[in-house]
Amino acid sequence: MYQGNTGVTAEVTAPDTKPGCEQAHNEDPACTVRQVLDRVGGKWSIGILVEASNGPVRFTELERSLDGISRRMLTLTLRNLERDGLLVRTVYPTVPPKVEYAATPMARELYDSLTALTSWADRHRDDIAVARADYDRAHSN
Amino acid sequence: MYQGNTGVTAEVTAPDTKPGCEQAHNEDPACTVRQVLDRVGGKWSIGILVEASNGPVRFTELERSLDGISRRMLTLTLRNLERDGLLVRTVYPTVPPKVEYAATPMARELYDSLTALTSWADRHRDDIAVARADYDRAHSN
DNA sequence: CAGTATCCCAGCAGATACTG
DNA sequence: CAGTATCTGCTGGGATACTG
Repeated sequence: MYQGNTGVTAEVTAPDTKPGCEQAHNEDPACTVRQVLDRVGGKWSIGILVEASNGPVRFTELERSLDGISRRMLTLTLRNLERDGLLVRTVYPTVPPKVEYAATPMARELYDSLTALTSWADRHRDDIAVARADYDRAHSN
Repeated sequence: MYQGNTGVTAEVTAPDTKPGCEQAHNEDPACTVRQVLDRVGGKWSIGILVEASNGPVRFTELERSLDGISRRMLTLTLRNLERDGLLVRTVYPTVPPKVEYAATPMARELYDSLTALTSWADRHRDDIAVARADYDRAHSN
């Protein structure tokens, strides 16, 4: 029985004990996918992962790369990615402070896995556009 | 420049004209991924896609399979998936009415692409659990 | 520079009553 | 059976001022 996701990235840091498909070993493929999506489904997670995959990046660097992100969300998303072991945070005790975020091997693997999705999206971009146009035309009356 | 997602599944039917990376041909891999996630990132989309991949399913059938889903969200998600060309809705004008939802080839392809993610999740389930435990321990003081 | 602390809101999602 | 219509809440996410 599929039970949906858990509520995406929690504000404070999700208590990972909620009813549903987040037990350690659930065979349902849908649940497994949802676990990944819950982890990187946030608005900025993927973008950060991509930036950090090209080598360590600094806070302000990310702030400039991710157009429109707020300081709040940048911090929050970084913390969650770090917590899940996808990023490593390194503080250089200099003045002014310097902090670098680096993607872990696990994160790079994840990024590679995501290429299957980019491939799908590339192949069906136009199909989807057509489908939407058809649907909207058929339902506009 | 990565610009995040657009706001996920729209309530009424998203106007697909928003600032960011949703233009027809954006090369940024992060943006491409986001487009897919925006499409199937909803709480119930994947679950529905999975169910419908085993053959046509009826509304009430889905309602029972997807534990905790509300009629409203089921309808909304079905409509969006249909609009994107991932599901085909067939109405049999009988009494009582019978409606079937079937996954399109495009949806099956998507589902196959998602296996890369399930694989990743399976491989790193434990790593993530450990990372979280470590993080939480290190930050509880 | 790299955050934290607040305030605030849009819209996703739940519950429920009604209908062709 | 297969929805639609409402009302309401939650929370992801934006803006911004302040700080070690």
